[in-house]
Amino acid sequence: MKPSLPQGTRDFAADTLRRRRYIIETIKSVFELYGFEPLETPSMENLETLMGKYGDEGDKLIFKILNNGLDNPVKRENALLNFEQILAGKNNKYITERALRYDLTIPFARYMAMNSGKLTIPFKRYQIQPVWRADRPQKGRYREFMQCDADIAGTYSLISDVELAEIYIDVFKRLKIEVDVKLNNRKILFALAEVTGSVTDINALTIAIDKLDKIGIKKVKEELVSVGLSENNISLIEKYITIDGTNSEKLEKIEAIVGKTESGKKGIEELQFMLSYLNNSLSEDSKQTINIDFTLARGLNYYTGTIYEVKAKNVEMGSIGGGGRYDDLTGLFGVPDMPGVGISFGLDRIYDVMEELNLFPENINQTTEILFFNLGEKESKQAYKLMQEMRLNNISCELFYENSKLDKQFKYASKKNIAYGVIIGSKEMEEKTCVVKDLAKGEQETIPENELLKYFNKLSLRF
RNA sequence: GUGGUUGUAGCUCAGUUGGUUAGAGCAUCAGAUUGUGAUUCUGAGGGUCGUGGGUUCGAGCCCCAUCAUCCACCCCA
Repeated sequence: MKPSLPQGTRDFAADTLRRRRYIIETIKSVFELYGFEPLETPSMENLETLMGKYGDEGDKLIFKILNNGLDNPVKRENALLNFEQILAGKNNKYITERALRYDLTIPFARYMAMNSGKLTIPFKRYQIQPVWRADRPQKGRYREFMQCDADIAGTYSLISDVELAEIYIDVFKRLKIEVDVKLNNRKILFALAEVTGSVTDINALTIAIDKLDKIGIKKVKEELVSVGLSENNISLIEKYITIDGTNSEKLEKIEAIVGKTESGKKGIEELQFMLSYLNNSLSEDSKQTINIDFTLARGLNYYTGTIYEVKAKNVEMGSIGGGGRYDDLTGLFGVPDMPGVGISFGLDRIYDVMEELNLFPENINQTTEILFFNLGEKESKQAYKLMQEMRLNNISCELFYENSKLDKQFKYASKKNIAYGVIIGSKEMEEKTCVVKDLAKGEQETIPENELLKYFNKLSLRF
């Protein structure tokens, strides 16, 4: 058979992997700086844990796992019967009862619900693991991709919302990616739905609004008409989505539209709170990256307060991060009163952005430091002994396995980006010396073999 | 789920209105080169042209199907 990969999945070779790890390490170190603890959950969850949490579209994109043992002849009749339900678009636990995780937030909520008694509240966890979605792949979209989440559960304090915004700024500053961190509050969107009398179909409203920068105001209005909104309400919505100015100007202007409703008032207060903290602590530069955007909606229907979305500047790419506050996440699992707020980094898209903008540091592909050349049986034995001495002292090195022509060994070294070559031939064996060659400069010197370690220790001080 | 793009050597791609034995560059291997490389020169290997059907005297090229790919929409990281 011809080997191939499932659609939307990838192998990662050394170069790619080192770069991915660089991003992950950066994110991880910032998470830990803010006091988050690591968590990992299984790749698969019970299907019923996931179903209904991501909306109708989301449910369709969950990868389901076929039950084992369906070929058992005793169960044949039953399996055939139950399969009818699958064909009708319904889930059936006799056919499939497990699924690959779709995101990290719901597994986290499940974990919280199962362990709420044992955990120190507020509980701050981070989780960096792959997730799977049965989407059609395209630019910046994969079927298996890595999410890096940080959530704070068990507090209504908006300081936690502020911290998460800071984490976004902090991480992307370290990665040298220029970004736009968009903020909004679901309560303001609820208020708009209330004021315009579209409470029953808040989803249609937010979806239409969310498309503004993509399809333009005219098309958005057309969509609103088709949803059945009146002329008056549409012009109100138009006023809403065209609000501009600085962040504080935007908050003033929104007051006139939704300020009279309870929900609107609360949403504005919350955003004001966050801005006051952020304006107090952020540098002038960083303040520019925070942008209130009332058209930001976000699809996941469990968000209730703050919502975040991060987009990279100077590059065509979907959002590279998103999140929000959910005031009742574990309620679905029988544990009430557990508020939380979380963010997610999309590693794969961050990688694509950095690749496109050439933002990876040069020295990221560090590898073996020394290659010991193989010049024969006796010589390689001596080289091997010296090499082990280097390895005991944490110097990364390799011995070329075959006694091949020197140019082949040199080529191997340059391909692997190895900094130094150590050459021990019959002459050196006799003299108890070795030749150390700086492969980048092409310069070499002969030193006594018992001083080799000292030589490299001295060199490593330069790095 | 809907629409489109592309599929030829390990990689990047040429291939004329359908016509002899399907090409190039890079990479690989061997030699010139004996213990000092990334230059040069010479040579070699490597392809059922994504797969399966069809039209034709004849198909890499035309038709149908299918798979894969990338992109857009939907939705999303």
